Amino acid sequence: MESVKTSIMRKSNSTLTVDSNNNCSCCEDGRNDTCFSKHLNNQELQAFNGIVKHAKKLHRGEFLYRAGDEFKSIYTVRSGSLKTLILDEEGHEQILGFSIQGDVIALDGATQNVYPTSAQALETTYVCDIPFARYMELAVEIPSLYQQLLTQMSHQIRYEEEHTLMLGTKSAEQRLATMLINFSDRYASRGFSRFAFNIHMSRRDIGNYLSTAMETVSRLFTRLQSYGFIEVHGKSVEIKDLEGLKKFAS
Amino acid sequence: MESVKTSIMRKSNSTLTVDSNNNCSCCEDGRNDTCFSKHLNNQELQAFNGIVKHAKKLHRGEFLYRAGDEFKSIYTVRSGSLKTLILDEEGHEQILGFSIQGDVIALDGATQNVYPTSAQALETTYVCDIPFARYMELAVEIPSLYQQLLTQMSHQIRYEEEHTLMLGTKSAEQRLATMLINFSDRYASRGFSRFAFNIHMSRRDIGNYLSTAMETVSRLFTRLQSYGFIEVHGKSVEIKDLEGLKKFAS
DNA sequence: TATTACACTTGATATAGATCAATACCAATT
DNA sequence: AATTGGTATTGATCTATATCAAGTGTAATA
Repeated sequence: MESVKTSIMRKSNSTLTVDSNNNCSCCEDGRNDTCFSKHLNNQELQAFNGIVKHAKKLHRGEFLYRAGDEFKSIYTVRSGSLKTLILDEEGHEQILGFSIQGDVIALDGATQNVYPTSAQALETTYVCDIPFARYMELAVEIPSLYQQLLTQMSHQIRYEEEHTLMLGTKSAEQRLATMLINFSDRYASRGFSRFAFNIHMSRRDIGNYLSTAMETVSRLFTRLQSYGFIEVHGKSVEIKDLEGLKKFAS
Repeated sequence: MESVKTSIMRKSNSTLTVDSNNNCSCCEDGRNDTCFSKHLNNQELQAFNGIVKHAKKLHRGEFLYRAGDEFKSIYTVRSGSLKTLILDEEGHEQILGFSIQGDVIALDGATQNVYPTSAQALETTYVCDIPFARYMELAVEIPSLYQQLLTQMSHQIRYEEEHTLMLGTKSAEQRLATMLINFSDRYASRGFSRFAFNIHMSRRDIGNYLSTAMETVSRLFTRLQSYGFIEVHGKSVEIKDLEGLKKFAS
């Protein structure tokens, strides 16, 4: 069976161009309404793009930041994916989320001196680096940047709440189904296929994220497949019956 | 055995005075460094207090807001306690947190039209009502209000992350222990006893919050007591061995 | 002070999902 | 093509916690 890798990549991701306004290609095509530059006029956009370090590259496994590092920047994902994670006192890892193109990360560090959590690339990944102190300086002149930040932060709170809801109210197989539906929605909202995508995290990572054993994740994939909702081959996932999957997840 | 109710109440709670600056009594005594008014000068404080509706009263069981209501205000708790909760598609409740004096709630609704979650009083409770639109207008003139809001929101994100960490990495008895330690810390930081307090939520609520059955919560209280960490009688909790409890929780 | 209505506790049993163990797969390297 | 090392799958068994089922407080109301 063939990989769906190519079908989930848009041209803009691989080229990572910066246009005449110094605008990220991931933000210019109008698909991504989460990007910070979305609600700025041309002049403001110039100023904003002036402080952003575009296209910082990470290799698979590389950390963008680690808990305890000095907090300097927030980031938007241009392409690729990362996991965000937190460690407990004993060093046990808890994965908090998976970030893909358009997602903003490191907001939990804002107003603190150090990052409280870590972010690690799941594949070759490009991010925009937004130095926070300079962003806040600029926000004094461009109040919509404050607004944008507040919006991002309340979205982050909403995300965490939904995650808690999922962990607290759903069975393991419903949680996996829910995760797949979320992925599907998020890929779709960024212009990728809603029905076929590759997941770049391991079964162990998925299990950690869903509070389930790795072996259970494996079994649940098989089960969702046997129900006819999905087709899985390693990292490649195809959704065959989205409506059925949604019904099953709730 | 006698209730510890009186010992956890400070005078300022029951009187709910407003001083010459129109400042909440819960914020004026310097104990509560989370309150919005903390970093304002006198003039700014006047303006801020001008928009706040102080001392809105709620009875036990009463909702401060419900998911779906038009988003108008954020709130700080002056005295008493509330639970914040979210409902899933089927109407199953998931409790997201318990709020006590000094806590800010409804931040997840900021930048949205409606509250995404609900807040319900666990006992007679007083809150300050901060109309959000007016707060944002004022923030244009007093940028530290933006700062304050960002701080509150990143704290909220941190809180959710820690909750996820707890749910994902700890056993049920460790989760209960962790919750009690958190309560202890939070009461202490607000000038109440670290070692004796009343919890106003039901066993069912605790179970829901910790992702455990009500019956299990009951058994776990008994078990923590048999270990010598705590003493429980209904709603009253006394911590007999905080260090032991902390060790056990991790 | 009885009565009622819940909230809580305790016990017995069931089960979803964890853990342990073996095997299979897959991609990189020799 | 064979070897290696990680990753995933599958099976067998175990266990923490849920569920079901009585009872027992306990706090409000008549």
